[in-house]
Amino acid sequence: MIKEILKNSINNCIDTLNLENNNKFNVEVPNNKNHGDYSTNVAMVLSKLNQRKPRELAEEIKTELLNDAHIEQVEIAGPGFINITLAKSLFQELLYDILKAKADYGTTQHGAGKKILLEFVSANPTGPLNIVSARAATYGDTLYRIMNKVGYEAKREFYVNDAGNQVDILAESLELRLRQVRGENIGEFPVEAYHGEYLVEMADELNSNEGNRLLMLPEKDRIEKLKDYALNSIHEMQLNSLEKYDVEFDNWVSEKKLRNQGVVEEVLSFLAEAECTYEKDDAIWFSSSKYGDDKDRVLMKADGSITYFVPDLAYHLTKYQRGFDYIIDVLGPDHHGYVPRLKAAIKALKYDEEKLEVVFLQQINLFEDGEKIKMSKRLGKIITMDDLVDEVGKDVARFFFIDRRTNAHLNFDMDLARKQSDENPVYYIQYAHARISSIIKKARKEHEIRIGKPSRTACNFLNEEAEIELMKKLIGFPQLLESVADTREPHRLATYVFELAGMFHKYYAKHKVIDEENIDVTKGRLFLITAVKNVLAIALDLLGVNAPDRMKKTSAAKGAKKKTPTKKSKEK
RNA sequence: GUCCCCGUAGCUCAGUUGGAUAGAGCGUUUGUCUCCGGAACAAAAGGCCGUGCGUUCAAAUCGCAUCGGGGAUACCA
Repeated sequence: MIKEILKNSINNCIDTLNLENNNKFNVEVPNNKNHGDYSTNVAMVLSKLNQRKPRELAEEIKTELLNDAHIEQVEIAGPGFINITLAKSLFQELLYDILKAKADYGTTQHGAGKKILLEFVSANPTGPLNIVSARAATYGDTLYRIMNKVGYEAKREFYVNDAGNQVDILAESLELRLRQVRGENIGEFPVEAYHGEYLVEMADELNSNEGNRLLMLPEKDRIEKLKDYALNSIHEMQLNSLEKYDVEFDNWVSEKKLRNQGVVEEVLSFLAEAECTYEKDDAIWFSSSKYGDDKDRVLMKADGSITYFVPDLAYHLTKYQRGFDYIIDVLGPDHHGYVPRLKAAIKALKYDEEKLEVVFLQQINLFEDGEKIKMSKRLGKIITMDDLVDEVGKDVARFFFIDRRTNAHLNFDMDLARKQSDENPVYYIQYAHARISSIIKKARKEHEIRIGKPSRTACNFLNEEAEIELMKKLIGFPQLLESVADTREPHRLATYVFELAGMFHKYYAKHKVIDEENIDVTKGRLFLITAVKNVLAIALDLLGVNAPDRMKKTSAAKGAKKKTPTKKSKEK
């Protein structure tokens, strides 16, 4: 917000000075405090265009800028940077605005109501959600929340591959388990079958209800029944896990239903009409290499069945038909070879392939006791999303997953996640929120200081450097959210909250909020920390993490308290 | 072979899309409590931003090359 205002006044300066302008300069917060509140490179960027020396240009712009009432000081440094120091009153004014906005702070119209479709998780309906899904759920849901906050109209969608080969295997696996439960000897459990314990439990339940009846049905009906049963139970399981994780979907799309609507035939004929299919080796191929893929792909196999690509393409066409401005797919790293053919088909069918964005989440390594935990799907030895949430809690899991860039591998340290102590960043942040609540409560109960409605004059008593720094951080929040939404990089919000919490803890250690001798300053400070609390709460909510007013005391925390003094006394 | 991602402090990672002296947390070392909750704070040590060349006023950031790590390359889904 401030950046925009400054950019405008700089543009005005350039106009009054009659200089050529290519609008390529930027305004930013310098990482060195001695360089002012904001800094711009205009003079350097425009020097060539105007055939002038950067520092000379800077001098002229400086004189113009000083006419602005909000600008207190302008300095020229280095090769031609213009460093701007703003008046404290401006920050105080903006703090007052944050207090008035309350929970709506950061809500903007930036996205202009553009429609966004986020597809994520879309795990196979053949078993419980695992930690890969947990990362995808965290990413998709957090991005969804942030995008809606800044004025986009985003929707969350889950695509269920409830048709095809794997589902047949699922039904067969369940039948084997059912026979096993009933005491039949089925021999070795097949390698390609699903080995997870959940199918045994499902078989148990099924047996006690309708086991006899089921096995008397003709094979075809029996498999269909088992399939439906398995799909429904697993869907319930997944829904349940997601609910515990505070992730909801606006829409579930079933592949089976799509197929029944005849979209498969439709897509095949569309592609044929576009003249990009051919027959070879008894199969039907899509000449995707003409549209940027490395090689051509099979649409219909020699045995007459279709490849998974066809219904998936059909599904993506429905996304286009539903009129979204951006279509975002969140996929695992093993799918990246798949995107070129999808985009190729979209291009071939004359849709705008630029609308489709794909975000890849890299793999996750779980670490325990410094060792990588090995997982094997075949042996049914996987760590599920439920295991993880039960173990470390939703707040910690979500924060750990969102904290990293998407295209980096994620090392998840179980030991650190389990620790309810100072090493765990989640508690550090939550503690900042709880601490503020506690101070406000104390001011009210023990000192009878109530701040009531936001007061502009109270903000005038905030002049300490640390206070101005905090205000600056808070003021940057809306812009951060917009940038996070546009770059699809929610991890930056996690970094932001952590930094804000840190700034607060430092401020707290240095400056006392409550001072009965000086009620004016006390009120100003109470307003400031209220604003910090507000932003922490908004940010944590966007991350799907709780913002508690009180921390639960744990043995780990109590232990930490005694640690330092005893260390010292032992030494001496 | 081809394609994609990653190489930043001992470890795990940021780095505001090209800015000034590269930052956190953990770990290590040393400190701070008659304290508004110590799950906190202060300080020290720790770096050729994998390597080389290029682009320009300016490169951890962009381009090319190269080395190292991971992944993808089905008529599986």
